[in-house]
Amino acid sequence: MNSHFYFLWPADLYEHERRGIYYLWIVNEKILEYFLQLVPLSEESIAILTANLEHKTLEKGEAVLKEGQICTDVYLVEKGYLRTYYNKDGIEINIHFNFEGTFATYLKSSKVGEASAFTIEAGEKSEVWILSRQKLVDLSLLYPDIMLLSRRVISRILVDTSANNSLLRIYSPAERYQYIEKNNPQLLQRVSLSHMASYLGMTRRTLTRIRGKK
Amino acid sequence: MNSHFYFLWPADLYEHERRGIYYLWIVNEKILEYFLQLVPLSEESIAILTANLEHKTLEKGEAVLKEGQICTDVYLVEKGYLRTYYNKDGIEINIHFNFEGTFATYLKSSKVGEASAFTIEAGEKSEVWILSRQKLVDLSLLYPDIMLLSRRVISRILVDTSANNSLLRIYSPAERYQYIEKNNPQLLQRVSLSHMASYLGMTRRTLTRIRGKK
DNA sequence: GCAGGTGTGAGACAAAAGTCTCAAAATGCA
DNA sequence: TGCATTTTGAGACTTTTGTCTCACACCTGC
Repeated sequence: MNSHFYFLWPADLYEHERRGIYYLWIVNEKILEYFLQLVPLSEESIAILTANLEHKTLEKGEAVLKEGQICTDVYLVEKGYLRTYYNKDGIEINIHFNFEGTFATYLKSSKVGEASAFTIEAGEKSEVWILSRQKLVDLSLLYPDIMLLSRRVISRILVDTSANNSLLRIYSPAERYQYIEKNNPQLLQRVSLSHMASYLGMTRRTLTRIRGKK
Repeated sequence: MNSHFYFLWPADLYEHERRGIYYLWIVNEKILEYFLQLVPLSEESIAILTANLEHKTLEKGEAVLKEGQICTDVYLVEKGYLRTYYNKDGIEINIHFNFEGTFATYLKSSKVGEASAFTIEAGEKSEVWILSRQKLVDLSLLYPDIMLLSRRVISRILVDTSANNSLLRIYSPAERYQYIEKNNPQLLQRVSLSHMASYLGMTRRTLTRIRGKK
C-alpha cells in the first residue's frame, strides 16, 4: 500500500486510487466498524486510515511484540486473540487477552519508545491489523476526527487494561474466578486453564480446586 | 470566583480582574507548576484555568467523592494525600494513594456520569484543588493547549493507576513489599501499615510477618 | 489406529497466608 | 504531662494456596 501518497495529498486522490480504497473498505468492513464504534469518521479519514493499516496473519504462538522491543504500533484484532504476558524466570504470567475488535499495544507512561516488558503473541491463529502510533499522531494533526479517534483508542486500551486492576486486590481467588465466569465467560472458553490461572493470580492447582468445588 | 466571565470573554478582562488572576497566580504557584509540567500553557489559558480552580481544605477522613456519587471533577493535590478505597462488606480496600502534585478522579469507561465504586478521601489533613471535568472539556474546545493538558491529565491518571496493575499478578507478597520499598518509599512513610496491607493485597498479619523477616 | 504433544484433575505433603486475640507502643489532644 | 485513641507486633491456631508428581483424556498428523 502506498500510504505516503495518501498521507501527503489526501485530497488529490486519483480515481483508481479511490477505487483501491473502496476495495479495502469492503474487505475491512468489520475493522471499519470497530473504528466507527469509537468515533464517527469522514469518508476521507476512513480512506486515509484504511490505507495506513497493515494486515498480518499470525500462527498460534507467533509474536507481534517481544519483550525488550520497542512498541511502535497499535494492533487491532480481527480474528483470534492476542495474549500479553510477562516472563518471570521462565514462567509466563498473563497480563491481558485481546479478543476480536479490541486494540492492543504496549503503553508505559504514555510515551512511544520504551522497551516493552511484555510479549504480545497470538493465542490462536489470528488476523490482526497494524497501525503505526506515529502515523496516528501525524494524522491527528491533520484530521480532527482522527485526533478524536486516537484519543479514544488509547483511552480504550488504558481503560480495558486497568479494568481488572483492582480485581486481585478486592476479590479472593474463588471470587475472581466467579467474576470472570459472570463478566467475561469467553475468556474461560477460549483460554487454557493454565493461562487463566496466572491471569487470575493463582496456580493451576488452585484454579482446578475452585472449579471442582462448584 | 466568577468563572463564567472569564469563560465567555477571556480577552476582555478588566484590569482589576487581571489583578485578581495575578493574585491567584502567586498563591497557586506550586499548582501552576504541576500543570506546566504536563504541557506549556499560554498566559491566557493559565488565567482561565486558575480562575476555574476551586480550593478545598480537607480534614483527615473527609471525602471529596463518596461511593455511589457521580464524579464530575478532577482533584489536584497540593498538600497531604488522597486515599481511594473500595468498601467490601465494611472493610476498606485501598486502591490508590495520590500525593502532592498528582491528579485523582474516578475514571470508568472514560465517561463522566457513572456512579463511583470508590470513595476518595483525605488520608491526612489536605489541601486540594478541584477542576470540573466538564469545564475542562469546554475549555479544550476553545484553547488548543488546554486540549493537550486535558489529554495529559487523563492519560497521567490512567497510567498512574494502572502502573501497579500487574504488581499483584507478577509478584509474591514479599516481592510486592520490596517493590514499594524501592520504588515508592514515601508510601511506607506516610500510609499506615493497615492501609498498606490492603493496598498490597494482603492482610496486616502477613505484612508484619514480611517486615519482621528482614 | 497409533505415537507424541498438550492440557487437565487430583493426591500428598509443605509452605504461606488468614483469623482471632491481646498487650505494647505510638500518636493525638486537652 | 497525662489520658484516650489508634496503630502495631506477635502468639496460636485454622484455612488456603503452592509444589511436585503422575495418570488420563484429547487432539493432531502420519
